[in-house]
Amino acid sequence: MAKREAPETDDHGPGEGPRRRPTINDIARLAGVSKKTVSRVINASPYVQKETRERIEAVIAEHGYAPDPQARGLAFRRSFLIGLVYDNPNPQYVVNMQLGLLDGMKGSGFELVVHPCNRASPTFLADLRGFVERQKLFGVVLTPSVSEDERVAALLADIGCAYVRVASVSLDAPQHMIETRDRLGGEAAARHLAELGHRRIAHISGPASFRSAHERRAGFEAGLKAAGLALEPHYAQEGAYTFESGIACAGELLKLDPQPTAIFAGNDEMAAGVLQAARQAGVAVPAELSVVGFDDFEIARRLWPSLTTIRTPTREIGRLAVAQLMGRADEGEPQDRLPALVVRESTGPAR
Amino acid sequence: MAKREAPETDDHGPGEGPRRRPTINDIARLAGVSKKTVSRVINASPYVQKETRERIEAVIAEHGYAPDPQARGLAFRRSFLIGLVYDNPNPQYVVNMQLGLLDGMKGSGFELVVHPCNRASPTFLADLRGFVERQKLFGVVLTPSVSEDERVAALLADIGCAYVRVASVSLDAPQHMIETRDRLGGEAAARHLAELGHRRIAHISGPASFRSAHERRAGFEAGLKAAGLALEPHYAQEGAYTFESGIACAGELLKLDPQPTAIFAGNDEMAAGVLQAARQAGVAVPAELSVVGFDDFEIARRLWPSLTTIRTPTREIGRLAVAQLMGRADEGEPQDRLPALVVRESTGPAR
DNA sequence: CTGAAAGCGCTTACAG
DNA sequence: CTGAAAGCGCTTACAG
Repeated sequence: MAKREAPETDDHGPGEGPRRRPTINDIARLAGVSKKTVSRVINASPYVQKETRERIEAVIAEHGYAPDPQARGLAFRRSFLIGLVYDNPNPQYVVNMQLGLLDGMKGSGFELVVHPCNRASPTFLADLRGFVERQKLFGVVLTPSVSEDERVAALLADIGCAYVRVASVSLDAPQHMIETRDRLGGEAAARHLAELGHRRIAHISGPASFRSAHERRAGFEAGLKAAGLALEPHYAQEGAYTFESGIACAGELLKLDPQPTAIFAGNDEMAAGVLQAARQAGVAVPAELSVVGFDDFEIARRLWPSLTTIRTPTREIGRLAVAQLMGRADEGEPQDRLPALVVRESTGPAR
Repeated sequence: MAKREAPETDDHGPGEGPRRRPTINDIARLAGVSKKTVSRVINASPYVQKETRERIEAVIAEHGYAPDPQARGLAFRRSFLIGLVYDNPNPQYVVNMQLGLLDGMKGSGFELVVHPCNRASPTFLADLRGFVERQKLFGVVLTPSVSEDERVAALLADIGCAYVRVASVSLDAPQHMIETRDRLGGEAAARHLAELGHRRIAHISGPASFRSAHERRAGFEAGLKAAGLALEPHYAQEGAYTFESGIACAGELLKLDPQPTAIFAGNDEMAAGVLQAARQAGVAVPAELSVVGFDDFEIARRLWPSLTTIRTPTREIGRLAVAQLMGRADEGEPQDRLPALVVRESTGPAR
């Protein structure tokens, strides 16, 4: 009892209104098989005869059939949506991460649903749970600092939602982790400043509540040590990863006697603050003070002098994170996913 | 034939694994009604007796029931997803717009799916159509410059997908438009510079292919005219809304004799380029040259001197756009959605 | 104002 | 290797 005709060919012009898209039943009828067999082809089941498969694939291609993700999701009890759960306020980071995730999802039929969150909210965990359960998300990608929250990982494991945590260091089983290895970036910053002949080197770290702050500092100290140097306690300040905290911390450092000749800031925002503080104190960059940031966000090229910094391949990391979430093999060049030094105008030889 | 028990209460601890969420059948049974009546309550149908409604609502609240958006979408032939289709490369704009859209969707059960696009791609329209049709999107929000593309509006109208276009000026029927009224921002910039006593005032516009470039310039010219001034042709440059084009155009303007004493750049990126060019040419800002931008992105406060600019309430605009898409009344204060002058350090009295 | 039947477009579980 | 039946959790169309 076919109540419906085969769909028309795809040549209707604009203005004819929406035409019904073909369904699995249409394809089954046109290919002369049951819809279960079409379903097997869609889901790449090995139990389909080669000729049958090819016939069905031809019909699918001819009619531009694409399975309805909602119907599939309802039957699968799982949607084809991937959630990005984040609380990093930097727009550049967020957008780069989104682009990377979309790169990795391209052509897969999955879509990206964004979910900024606030860990300080009393309803944070309940909201997140509602979001994931209601949408029956295929999986979730978490970025710092929410990726560092063990309650979130426990919640997702509890409700059986796949997840990948992007963090500066391993916090979970390998299949749940993408490590950005920020420590290497800190080392590179130290090596660069040491090679320029600096000896009085200061550091403004991010807040202690962020793993990346520890990692960047630990890498920096390791790099200094390898060069026979050390981070003196009075040259170490703890900031908040914000522009304002960069100004304040740099202000303190520039009051010291002797002044440091170089400052490594834990991110570009704070490095921008260091440049500001140096200007206010009448300290020339890079002639009297070298400055290194971390992130290589767009602002690094807009500042004056332009900022020497550590590039973090956020988009590439995003691509890898979804690939891992969808169970695909690790692609790409290993070195493309590591932090790397970018030398610009804010660093120079020590006087 | 109830194969399933009523769901347990919501007090299971972590580690017990996922518990089945209640369905419409559970609620119907517990409330002693048919599932159709529960459906009526969910969909706010008026044809439910007050007492029945209250009893059902109590059961829903008690069990934390939330209808499955996939099942609902399948039956409705429409999902509960809203797409953001954009090609503006500025991360700050994108993130602010996303936050605004999410503000407007909060508590509605809708989710935001992001879809960056490239109008230059040969498969652009086909990709967009596939995205919208496959996901059966509830609606789409378009931002500049893709919002200015009539082919996109025609496509969405053709396939019956609701859409709202965010643009600097009206391009479509009122229900499809959110106007950002950039012209008012241009006027404010002109008024500010005129009040500071500037007479030789230059403008670097965005590319002619963007409506906002025309609107900002037209507003600027109108503002100058109101002050008895005019934009001389040799003081008008066309940039590309990029940092590099700002440097290049400002370089040309600073070669002129007499030099302009003020430059209004069509966006903050180009204004950052103007500051850079002024530095290279040894022109002091604001002592010898006043600079005004447009957007008030984060960079405006990081530049030195910090940038006088026009704030565009992108997040608020996003909130209004979804409200309109979902058919809600226009909320919020009217003035909160208009561009407004923000005075910082890059402008001063004409010498 | 309320409900039983059929259906949205897929997949699972079972049978052959 | 293939298919008929039942089901995922909702809504529409029809009856009363």
